[in-house]
Amino acid sequence: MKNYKTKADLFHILSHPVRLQILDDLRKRQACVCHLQAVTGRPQAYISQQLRILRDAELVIDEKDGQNVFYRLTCDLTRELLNETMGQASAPSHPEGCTCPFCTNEK
Amino acid sequence: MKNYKTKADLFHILSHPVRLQILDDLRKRQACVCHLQAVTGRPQAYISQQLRILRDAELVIDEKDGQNVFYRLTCDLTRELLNETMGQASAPSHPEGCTCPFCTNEK
DNA sequence: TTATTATATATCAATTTTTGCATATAAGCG
DNA sequence: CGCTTATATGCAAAAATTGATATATAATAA
Repeated sequence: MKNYKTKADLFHILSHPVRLQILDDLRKRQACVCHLQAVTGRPQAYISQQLRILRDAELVIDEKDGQNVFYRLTCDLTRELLNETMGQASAPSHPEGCTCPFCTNEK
Repeated sequence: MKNYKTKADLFHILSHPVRLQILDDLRKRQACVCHLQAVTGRPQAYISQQLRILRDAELVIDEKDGQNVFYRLTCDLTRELLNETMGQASAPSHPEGCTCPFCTNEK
C-alpha cells in the first residue's frame, strides 16, 4: 500500500539519534547550523547532511540571515510525535562554543 | 545522548511499510500469522521475520493457541503514534484467503 | 576599492554497515 | 502426515559515516 510507505518514510527520518536531537532542539526555538553543531558535538559537514535530509523531507525549513542559516520546524505533526515520545520541549539551549546571536546575547 | 538512541530505535521499527501495515491491523484486533499474511499479501516467512523484529522490540506480544499464534500490540505508545500519523483505527479486516477463526466465523 | 582571510554552510566521493527480501529448512501441533 | 509458524543463510541494494572540497558572506588589510 502506497500510504504505509509514506508514513514509513516519515518514521525513517525520525529513526536517527542525531536527527532526533536536532529536531528536539528545533522545537524549542529556531537554530543555526553552528548551534546544532555545538548541541550535538558533531562535525559541521555531518550536521549539514542531516539537515539536508530533514529539509528534503520538509520537516524543517531554512532561512538565511547574514552568514547564518536558521532552521525551524515546518509542521505540527513532527512536534506532536516528539511530544508523544519524548515529552514536552524544555527551554532553549545555550551550548558551550556556540557563537550564534541567541547564545551570545542571552549569556 | 543515550535517550535519543532509544527513541530513534522505536521510530526505526516503525519505518517500514509492511511492519506498519501489520501494526495497523493489530490495533484493530489481535491476529494470527496467516491473517497478516493475507492482509499484506506477503509470504509467511517474511511476515514471521517482521513479527520477530516487532517482538524483539516489544511492540507486540504473541500467544499460542493450538496451531495458531496470535499477536497483539503490547503498549499504548505504539497505538498513539499510529493514531497520530494514520488516524483512528478502522474495523477489523477479513482478507480473502485467511482461514483463521475470526475470518471464518464472522463471514 | 581591491585583495585577503576567516567563518558558516553545502556538497561530493569513497567506504563500511545495515536492510530488505528470497529460498530453504526446521519445529510444533492436531 | 498436513498445517502453521519460526529460523538460518545469502546477497543485492540502500543507508550511515567520514573526509575532502566548494561556495558564499563578512571582516580586514593594503
